[in-house]
Amino acid sequence: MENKSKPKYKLILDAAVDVIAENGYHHSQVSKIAKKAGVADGTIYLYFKNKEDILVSLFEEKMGQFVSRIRNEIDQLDRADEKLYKLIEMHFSQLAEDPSLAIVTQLELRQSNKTLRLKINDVLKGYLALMDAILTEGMEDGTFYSQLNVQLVRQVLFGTLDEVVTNWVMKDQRYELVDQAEDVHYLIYNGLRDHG
Amino acid sequence: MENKSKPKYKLILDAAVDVIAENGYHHSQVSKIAKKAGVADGTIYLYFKNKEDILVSLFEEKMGQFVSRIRNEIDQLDRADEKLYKLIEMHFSQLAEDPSLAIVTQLELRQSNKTLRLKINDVLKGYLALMDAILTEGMEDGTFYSQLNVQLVRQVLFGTLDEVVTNWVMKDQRYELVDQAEDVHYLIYNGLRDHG
Amino acid sequence: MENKSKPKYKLILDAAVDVIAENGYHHSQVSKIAKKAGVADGTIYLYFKNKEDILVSLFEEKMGQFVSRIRNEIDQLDRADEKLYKLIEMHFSQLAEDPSLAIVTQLELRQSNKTLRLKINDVLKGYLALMDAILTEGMEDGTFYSQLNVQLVRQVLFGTLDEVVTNWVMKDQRYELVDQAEDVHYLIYNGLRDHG
Amino acid sequence: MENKSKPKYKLILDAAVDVIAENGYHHSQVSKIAKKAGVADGTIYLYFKNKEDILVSLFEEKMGQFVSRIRNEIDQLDRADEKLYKLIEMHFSQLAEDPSLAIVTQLELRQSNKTLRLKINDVLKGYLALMDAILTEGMEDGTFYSQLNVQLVRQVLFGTLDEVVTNWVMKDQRYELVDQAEDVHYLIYNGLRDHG
DNA sequence: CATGAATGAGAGTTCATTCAT
DNA sequence: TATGAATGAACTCTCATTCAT
Repeated sequence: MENKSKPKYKLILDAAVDVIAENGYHHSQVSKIAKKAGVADGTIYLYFKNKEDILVSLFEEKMGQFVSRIRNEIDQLDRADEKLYKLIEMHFSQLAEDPSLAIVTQLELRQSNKTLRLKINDVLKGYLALMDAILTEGMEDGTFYSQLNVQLVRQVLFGTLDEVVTNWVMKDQRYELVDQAEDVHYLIYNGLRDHG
Repeated sequence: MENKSKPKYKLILDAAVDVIAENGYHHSQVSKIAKKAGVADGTIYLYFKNKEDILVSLFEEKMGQFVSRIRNEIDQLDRADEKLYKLIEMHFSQLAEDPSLAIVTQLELRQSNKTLRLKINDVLKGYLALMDAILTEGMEDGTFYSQLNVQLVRQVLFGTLDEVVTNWVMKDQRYELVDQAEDVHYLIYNGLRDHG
Repeated sequence: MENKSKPKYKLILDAAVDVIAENGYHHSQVSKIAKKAGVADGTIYLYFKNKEDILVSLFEEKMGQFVSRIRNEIDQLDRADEKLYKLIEMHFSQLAEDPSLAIVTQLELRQSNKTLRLKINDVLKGYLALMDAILTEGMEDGTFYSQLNVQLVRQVLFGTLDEVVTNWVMKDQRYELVDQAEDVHYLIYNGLRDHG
Repeated sequence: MENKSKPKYKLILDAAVDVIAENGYHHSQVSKIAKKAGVADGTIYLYFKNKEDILVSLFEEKMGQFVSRIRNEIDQLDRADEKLYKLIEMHFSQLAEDPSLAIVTQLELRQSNKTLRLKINDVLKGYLALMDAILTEGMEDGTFYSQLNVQLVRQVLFGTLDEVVTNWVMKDQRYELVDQAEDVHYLIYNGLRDHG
């Protein structure tokens, strides 16, 4: 479990993403990941407690980068609606740039059991907190409606992003995901109503 | 051995929902479902091709009712925004009334393999078409913005509903799901913007 | 088990030969035989004790006819070597005329367990006794060598006939089985030695 | 847990012969073979693709030895009739020395399905070719009748050997199988006719 | 006699994890 | 650290037979 900084640790995680994206969650045996990573089966267990730990670590690692990149960009913006747009755009662009990761997060990792999904939700909390911060900021400075139910809005936002990405993955990534960012932002921000 | 009056087909499907909700998808052996239904293991195979067929049938049966109930109510309404509200409200109320089904659809059935998920998506198409119809109607009569990207709005809507219900299930159904309907409808319809 | 003379009894046996010849022993379920015979599964058990009993009865019935036809022809002949020839020729011709039966006796019925094969051997005893009779007669009248080991010769004879027919079945009956009778008789009677 | 020196591959094959001879083909579960071999069930699958592969390998291994031993002895003889005698004698002696193997080859392996039987036939081809060679040689040097139908004679020979061994196995090996060699050779070579 | 819905025992195979080297 | 051979628990589906009608 220690030495997570050493190269083999990364090697195994990267192999895991590739193997799962290629073969699907249920056909991604530990031995397959070990082979892809170029290590022995037993070696896996020097770096990870068990198979589930590979997946959780994978998600932590990738999601950590995912969120911190978004946070960095957002910190340089002033207005809440711009921050919201940036979050949407980067959510899409980052997954579009790493299709294997997209397949793993949107499809394959959902086939895991309840325990694993709870741990994944823990990892997501940082992302959800970032959303909450943007919303609260916008409510305070008048960009957003001041009476919003933040928890609920965050569910609308996350549910939407998740569904849009999943659709794109299920449609075999045949269109430009990032092209959806503008429309999604418009919808979330303005709703369905005809403001004409 | 109870319920001798019910046809075995229904008996088995109901048992399947209960068993999966209680034990999780991966711990729901056919023998467990048979026992709960009060039939022999082999009897299952007189009514279903295999284990997956139980799940697909379950989803078809329950989702079929789910959608047709919503459609019936909506047909009696005139305005698109009312129809949208009714859809949201009934989406929530029907799952709130059948917590076992909610657990199965929101959590357990997602652990299945790609084949099964594709079949589930087929079943969902009827529901998505209903959403599209409401949106198109609203765009035509001026209730909704006439330039909406219907496919995308539907993803926002479905993604939102799905995420809100999943949150409620993951939080062990500790609050009234239907109470969210109004806020969700407001958000979808008006967006985040302060219209004040 | 009684009423073996009634038509349904025969109906089921004929169905069994067809089903086994067509599907192979291990894919010939009782229900398949029942369907082919045009009766309900349960009806089978009014005429036969169990599945094995169908097979034994089938073999008794068909083999009984097989042997008695040979015996009838042989009784009209005088010399032992002529009788031997007739037996060989009729062994071949009868199986050649009923290819389904040939498949069943040469290939499929051998996949059965030891118990069944012992019962089949019982049925064969009448045929072996007929062979013994021909051999003994020939030894006494000087047609055959008088010091023959009858039991062993019978094994040579039966083993040969069996192997020749099996070969013909395995080669998909692509040649005239009866054409082999003369050569087989010559070999058995004269051996390999060059008598020139 | 014994026999730690023997390679596991051989250990499993030997165990398979014993288990099948003792319990019959259809009652020889993989777990029974594993237990007898002193390995875990899963270990079987490190050395064999599946259960059928155990049987095919078993037959290949044992039959390969069987034939090559005969070939070695025959190569040291000159006359075709001596070679024929040696083949008969060794066919009997080798099976007599390994009664378990005799039971497996004569009775149990015949209960297998068509696929397996075809593979077994492939293995037998080498043996049949050896017979053909002896016959052809004898026909050329005048030991055997020069007009023999080789294919047919080989069927007489193999059918006879097979039947004689099967009889011996079915009679629970109560007599000396090798004692039959001389009479069998005499019959095949000289036929039934009284040459007196 | 005839039906056919219901029964339930039984077995091959995979794969996460261990541990002696 | 690293290896990889060995482990063994776990589960779906078939089909001969029964028996209430």
